[in-house]
Amino acid sequence: MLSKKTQYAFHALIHLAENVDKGPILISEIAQEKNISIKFLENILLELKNAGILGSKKGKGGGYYLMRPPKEIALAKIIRLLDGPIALLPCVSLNYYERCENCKDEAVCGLHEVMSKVRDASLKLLENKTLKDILTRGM
Amino acid sequence: MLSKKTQYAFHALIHLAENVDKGPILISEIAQEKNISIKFLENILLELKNAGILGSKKGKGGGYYLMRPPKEIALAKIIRLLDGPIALLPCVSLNYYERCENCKDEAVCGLHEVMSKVRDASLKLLENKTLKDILTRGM
DNA sequence: TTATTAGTCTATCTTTTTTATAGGTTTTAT
DNA sequence: ATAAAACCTATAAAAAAGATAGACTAATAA
Repeated sequence: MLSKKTQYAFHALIHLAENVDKGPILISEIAQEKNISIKFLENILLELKNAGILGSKKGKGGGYYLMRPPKEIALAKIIRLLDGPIALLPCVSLNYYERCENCKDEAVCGLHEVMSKVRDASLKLLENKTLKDILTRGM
Repeated sequence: MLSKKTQYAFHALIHLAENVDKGPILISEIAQEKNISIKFLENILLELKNAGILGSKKGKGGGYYLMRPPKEIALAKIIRLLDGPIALLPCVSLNYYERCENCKDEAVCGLHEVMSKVRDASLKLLENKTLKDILTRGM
């Protein structure tokens, strides 16, 4: 399961994407609209900013905004940033690989093989689906 | 990511499946063979037994054994038992559903839609692949 | 130039989950 | 009877998740 952090991030990004034309959006507005603790959300948005996904403006009229169009922000990127690996096992992770300590040879491990397929199936969706694809339908 | 508990369970089940013809297998043998803490493994095997996946025999000549042939034990069942939901979000989980508290209407939530697809793609593999499919190749 | 607004930064705290261990109890074969 | 091996319950230690606090900095407007 994705952490609350990542779930909140998705909802916040959705709100930002649905309001791209309105300039910078307040943290407090997102928090209220999406029912998220404002202080927790603050940290999350900052992390997204430091990763280059969001930009921000301080002072009156300030807030957060997307650095790229929604269709260029893949869901996999957000998950990896805030939650780490998408794979179910460390030994099949592309970005956070760790050797399996319970099997003797990954090359002939059937678990490794099946979990690689699960990873590929998930990635096929998460790498190709973007913020644009998760906006509220009918808006 | 799957918890260590689930990872250990898979490796233990693989060992049991690869030795079905040898009668009950000792916890200590599995622990040693797979490099798992014996006491931790004890709890895991007990849980698998209480779920009807394993059987056991006490006393001398005792140990654990599979209750069904490896090809009848789906990977999804093990994961759900020890790790809970396979879905990435509570609101798209088939077995552990919880309403989303951050969006107003799941029916039009694009995140819900994409995550349902990810769940389906993973389940297609995890429900159909069994213990038999994860045995060490070439054995 | 001062007051206000709003993001930035760092630290801490609480709770929950995960991982692991300890030690006694029961069952069974010999 | 004895030894072997699973059973059971409790607890502890560590890590991660979730949340909060408060001082700081930058931008804007009056």
